[in-house]
Amino acid sequence: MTLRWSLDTSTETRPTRVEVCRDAAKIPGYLDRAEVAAFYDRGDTGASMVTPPRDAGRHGGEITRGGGTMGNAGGVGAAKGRARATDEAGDTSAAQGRTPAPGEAAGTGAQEGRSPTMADIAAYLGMSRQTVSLVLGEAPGPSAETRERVKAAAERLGYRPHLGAQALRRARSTDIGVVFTPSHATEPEVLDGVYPAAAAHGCGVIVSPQTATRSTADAVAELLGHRCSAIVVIGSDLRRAALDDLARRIPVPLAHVGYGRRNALYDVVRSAGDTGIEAVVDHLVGLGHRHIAYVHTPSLTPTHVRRTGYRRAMRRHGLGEEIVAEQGAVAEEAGAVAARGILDGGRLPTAIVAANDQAALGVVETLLRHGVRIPEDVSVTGFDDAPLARFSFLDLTTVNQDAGRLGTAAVEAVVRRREDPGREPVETVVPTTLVVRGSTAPPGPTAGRR
Amino acid sequence: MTLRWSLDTSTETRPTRVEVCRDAAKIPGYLDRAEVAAFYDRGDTGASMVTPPRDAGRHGGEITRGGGTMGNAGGVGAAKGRARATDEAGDTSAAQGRTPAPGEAAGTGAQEGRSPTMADIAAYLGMSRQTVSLVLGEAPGPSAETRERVKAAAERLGYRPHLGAQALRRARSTDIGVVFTPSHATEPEVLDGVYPAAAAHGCGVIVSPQTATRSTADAVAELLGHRCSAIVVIGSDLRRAALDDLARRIPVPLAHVGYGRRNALYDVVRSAGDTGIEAVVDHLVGLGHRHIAYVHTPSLTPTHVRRTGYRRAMRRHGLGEEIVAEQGAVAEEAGAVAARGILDGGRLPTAIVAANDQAALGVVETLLRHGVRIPEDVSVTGFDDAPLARFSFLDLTTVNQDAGRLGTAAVEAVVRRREDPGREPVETVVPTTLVVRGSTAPPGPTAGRR
DNA sequence: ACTTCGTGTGCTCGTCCTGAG
DNA sequence: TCTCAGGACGAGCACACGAAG
Repeated sequence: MTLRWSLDTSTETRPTRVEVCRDAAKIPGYLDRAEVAAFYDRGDTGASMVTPPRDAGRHGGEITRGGGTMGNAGGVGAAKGRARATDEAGDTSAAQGRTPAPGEAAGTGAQEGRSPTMADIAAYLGMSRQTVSLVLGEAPGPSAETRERVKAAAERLGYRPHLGAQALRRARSTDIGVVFTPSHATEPEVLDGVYPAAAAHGCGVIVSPQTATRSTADAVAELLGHRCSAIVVIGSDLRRAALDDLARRIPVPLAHVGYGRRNALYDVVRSAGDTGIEAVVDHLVGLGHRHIAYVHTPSLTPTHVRRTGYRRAMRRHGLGEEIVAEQGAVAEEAGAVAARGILDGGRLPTAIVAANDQAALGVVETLLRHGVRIPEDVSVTGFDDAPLARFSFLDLTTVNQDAGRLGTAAVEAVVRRREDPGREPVETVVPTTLVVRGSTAPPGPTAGRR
Repeated sequence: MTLRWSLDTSTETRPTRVEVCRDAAKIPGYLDRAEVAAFYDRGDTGASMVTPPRDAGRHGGEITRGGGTMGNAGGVGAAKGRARATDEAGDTSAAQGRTPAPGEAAGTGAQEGRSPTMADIAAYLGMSRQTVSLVLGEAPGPSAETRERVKAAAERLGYRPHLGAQALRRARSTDIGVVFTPSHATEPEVLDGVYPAAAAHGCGVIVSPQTATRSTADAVAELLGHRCSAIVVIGSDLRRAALDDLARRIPVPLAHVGYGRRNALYDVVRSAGDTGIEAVVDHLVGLGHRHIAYVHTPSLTPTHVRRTGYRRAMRRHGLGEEIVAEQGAVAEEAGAVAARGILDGGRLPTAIVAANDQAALGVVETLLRHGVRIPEDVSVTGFDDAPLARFSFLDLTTVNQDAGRLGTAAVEAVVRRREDPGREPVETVVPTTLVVRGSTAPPGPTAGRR
């Protein structure tokens, strides 16, 4: 009957619109330093609470939009505010004249704050819980008509299976836990591969981010708390020894996406970085390049296998290697430093192969600032086919990793091992594709000169 | 007694190391086209399975490392492999001489495939489940000695609370659900703020990514399945109307981080983008700039409020506005297009304020390619203080968003509303900081010329 | 009396809460 | 002041039941 989450505005509190700029207290119309301090009750620590003061509204009126569905006892008008016609609208104006009609989730029997359960559906339809369970679990048994009725009722009542209860009842939930580092470029696309693959096996997915303040171990611990039946680690900052330890300690199969070698503890899924870079070198040699330098980023583990590809290809073509290795966790910076080193080193190569797109960006930027034209003077390539490689101003020849397939392969690997625990972990190498764009060209007449 | 996840290598399957490059079949030593096809049983579709063939090992030996802890019946030697001394080692060598001693999780009473429960701990110690529950729940009652014993036993047995069971037992789990888009620059840092804030309230966090194949609605549905007590949406591609709908439909408080205005349906947490940009303009004016252009990216909703800041500041300084708006979801590209427009437009401004760091990158790159020096000829600024702003080759003056505090504030907002459902949603504006770097300088003698 | 189909009963998963000893 | 017995949360599984063929 009523929305379960009540929002009636009977209280008097009308939180105020507050705007603060930390270091611009002199801007007229804004809070001064003392008010800023009061605004943040516990000072400047990250985890502190941000409490709006009772009434600091000195600029602009409050913007109050109607609560919609329910009584709205306090009489706060639906469109009282909108004092400032600022320009951040941009939204479709479809919802403007919207009537305050409730959503379709009109309650029909569900109790107050509780989500409806299978028992609620059963009671609503006058049948048993088990029949409902069979229908929603897609199990054979119930008649077509019963199925229809149950599904309609579930929809109508806004039923959602309680994932916690499911995990509890099934000895171990079928879910697959995924640890990933949200700041890395290719990992979101890997996730895109994980979800459909898991769904194809009837598994759910629980994601646990590894961030600056949350180690991989923390993330895995949480996943185990959800009783995941398998764990996929994407990327991660762990070194081999730590990953081995982790795999040994946890009671479910583990797969690692990104790098690593075949081993007895966990599955490994990675791109064919070596052959990818080989294809790059072949491409450059085909254009006529002979002096090809490689920018290596040793701190990024997945790039080691790429260097192998560079070496192999150069040897195969009978060309001399020139590897510039730059430490530093940030690839762009490493690329920039490497490029400066190359510029200082006298004779310029006609092509520079970077271990990834980020490093290539650093290389390109640095060369540009020194008046080197790309690709007329120097061809530059990357690896990853990250979004930035596609920008018109970079237009980077690079190697596309099939990120989605990395995710899929990882799921396949752990599911196989979950179903057959005796099975040995495998290494899956996913092929890559050379993507030729505008940053490579045959060496021009001025190429290699300074 | 034994590891729960058995890994004895008694089978004969020795999966093979396989390397494939999709479009480089001519590289000697690698699989040819036909083999590639066989390698991928279901062709080239993204979700297909990757199955290693039984024996394709024609190059390099298998790398087999000992399984460690358990019997290793098949007699596969611990260091038999390592055929190719490739160079991707890089790991700490600490684990090399590791003895195969089992991890500390030696079973003491836990059954086969099951994780230990409170009842297991109780049985192990000869006490009741409830006492264990009280200790692990940090509830008053049990004596110090009992606490000690229980905690030691929990540690020893490798106990982890069953999050699903907790969620089931507590009417509604205390967890906070977070929807986020892993590809966006600032969102990982927002997550860093969410975790400690939730922990401070004794809440867990469940994360649900919104990706190319998974809508915000999907992500929220999953979180509701976990019976989260509140939901925080970071960024998201939803327009205002869709967000309103979402907030109306779900039975728990919702907060949105990124943009939006105060409203009756959900909490809004955003940076003070307007005052942030005002500080940028003040900084530039202080350096002596008078002709300051603004690059606007209308498709990115959070930037609208920033444009307001630009306008306000320019008006305050009595300067004329010059706004270049570029559609296009990719900010870098929009920046590049805007810069080309500015270059074509005749007189160059002495400073360009971009709506975000990505757009600034596009501006800088494009200017550089046209021989414009930064900051000598044109100063450029961004917004976000993304990692790229710190690169030596960009060294971008920008505005730092306190991403962690955005996350914290969102948690505070929904927790407040969860505990007091009658409360009205608030808008929290988190202050920003101007970060001056090398991309801004007083206008030089050649500034503004072409 | 035998399947086959559709449905209902009872118990269990791990945790936490009420109340009693 | 400390400890514990019993039960519930939501879903799923094994099984038993009644009605058709």
